[in-house]
Amino acid sequence: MDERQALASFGALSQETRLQIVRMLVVAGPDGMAAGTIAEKLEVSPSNISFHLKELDRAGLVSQQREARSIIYTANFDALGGLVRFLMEDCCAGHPEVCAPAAKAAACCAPGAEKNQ
Amino acid sequence: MDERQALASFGALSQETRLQIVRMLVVAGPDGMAAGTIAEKLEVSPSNISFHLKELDRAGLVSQQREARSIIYTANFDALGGLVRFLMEDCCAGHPEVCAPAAKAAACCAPGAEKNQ
DNA sequence: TCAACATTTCAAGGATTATTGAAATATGGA
DNA sequence: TCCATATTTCAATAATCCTTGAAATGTTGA
Repeated sequence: MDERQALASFGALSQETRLQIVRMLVVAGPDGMAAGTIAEKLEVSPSNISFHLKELDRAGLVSQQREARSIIYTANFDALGGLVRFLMEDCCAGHPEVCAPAAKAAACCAPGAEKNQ
Repeated sequence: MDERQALASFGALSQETRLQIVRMLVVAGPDGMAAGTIAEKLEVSPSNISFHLKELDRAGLVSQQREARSIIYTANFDALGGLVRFLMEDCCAGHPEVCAPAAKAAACCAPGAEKNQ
């Protein structure tokens, strides 16, 4: 993840509908959701949801795949992980003691973690 | 961190100058940097850096404090940690297996970690 | 008090981004 | 083939955000 990608990702996540789409797709997991289903749940018009999905796609945060008449969108977990890492890498290098709490918060679902924080 | 705050944070980080400011302040650590120093390093005009610092402040990502003639800005590590956590909390609840790699990446400076990834 | 410094505020303009509805594309079934 | 479904594309408008330079604010030392 370079600065360019991070900027695109942050920009994509800075819009309410798009942030809700991403969170919904994260919860949906690898099965993803059809564009129409997303539009219905968020009560947004088809053309508007399409606009935002395209934006998320350009940022690399979602992937798409046609399945019969529907187009299924899934969250790109690698990209989200890369973004988290990007947010933290400078403080790793410079002041680990000061960002350790942030890292701990992020570790809530790391291998071995028992509880959500 | 609620959705409203997350949107403001992502919006704040989605602009090149502001992202660079935050990364610079993270590296600078608790000592922070004066507005003028930031402007100089990033080769941005005083009024422009002021505009972006205000935006970061509104999003809660930086704090400010006057010191003699200068105003010292510091990164708000709690807010950054909160943002990381916000990004991950849904996948903790739903699909931990799928976002574990992201959590692992974020753990690079957690207590006990030896190396930057 | 005055001058220099550090930063912010303000208004104007330019640039980017979001929303809308209508038309286009692609798919599957009768 | 024809129709209904699912989604995207397009053009126009509206809304938001960024940049600029000039003027204002607050601070320090002579």
